Amino acid sequence: MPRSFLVKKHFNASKKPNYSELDTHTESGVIYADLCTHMRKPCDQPTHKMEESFSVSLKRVVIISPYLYEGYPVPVIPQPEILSSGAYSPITVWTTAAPFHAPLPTGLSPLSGYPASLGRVSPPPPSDTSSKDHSGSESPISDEEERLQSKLSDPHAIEAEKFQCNLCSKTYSTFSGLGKHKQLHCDAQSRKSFSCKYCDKEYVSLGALKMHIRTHTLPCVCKICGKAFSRPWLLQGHIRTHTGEKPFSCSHCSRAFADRSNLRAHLQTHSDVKKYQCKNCSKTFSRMSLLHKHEESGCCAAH
DNA sequence: CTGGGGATGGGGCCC
DNA sequence: CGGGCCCCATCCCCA
Repeated sequence: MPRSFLVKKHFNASKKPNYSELDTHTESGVIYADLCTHMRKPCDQPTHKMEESFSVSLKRVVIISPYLYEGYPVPVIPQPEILSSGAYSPITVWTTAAPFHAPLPTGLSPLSGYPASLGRVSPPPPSDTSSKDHSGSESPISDEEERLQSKLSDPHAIEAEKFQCNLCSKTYSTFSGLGKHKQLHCDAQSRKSFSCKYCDKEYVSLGALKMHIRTHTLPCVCKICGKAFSRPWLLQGHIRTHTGEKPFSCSHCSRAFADRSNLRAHLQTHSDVKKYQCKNCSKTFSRMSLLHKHEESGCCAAH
């Protein structure tokens, strides 16, 4: 399975946004306002769609932005400090998507009210800030100690232990005991993830999340046209479209390409055996997209 | 309609 | 941990 498919595909990639809808915005201020509004609120639309929205906005900014006329860098994406502190909050990362599996008592929301910075573990709920620092993955207290503490602090704890962890089956006499156990152990270990604030994607490492966030912030800006990219090498490839540099040459013909992937696709045209074959008619194609077109055109309609 | 080039996005891997 | 690179995928456009 292609690696990039592990996270993508929450949307219909075949559809592009209707650019004409944006034509009503003719002033850069309007565009910036739209962009800022979009960035301020948690994104509830597919990532790709949003990126395209940025791209469209950017293209329009490039044309009309006074920053370009003055020779200044284009402020493609508003930075947090530009936005009002009340409206913008930094990317929230938490290591457990939902620290409790069991329903929480009213008002006990371990995450609400705790905007965490990147890579930080969300602090425990107020009721859990007693004596020990529990921020690490390793707890200084054992499960048995937890249970004992729970019993000692709860006058009814002597009764039958009726709160059971649905992950490890340990039982606790109090809800708080179970909750503490789950937050410190089971949930933290089984559900550790880093979530993007701008979209619904989750990653198992902070590095992966940071890289993904670049696709939202687009920090690499072309000095020539102002177009923004998520990574430096993407910008490099783009700059080649300005310079005409084509460092990747075909060994079979005289063609050269600015992008290695495009050279690879081109090399397929020299190959007698095409890489992508239709399962129905065995016809082969040099590209996956061509095979898909072929399938959509009706060859595989009988299946 | 098909094939191919150009441009770009994005996750994973390696250093 | 971050940057660079690899690889794959996709879309647009044109012949």
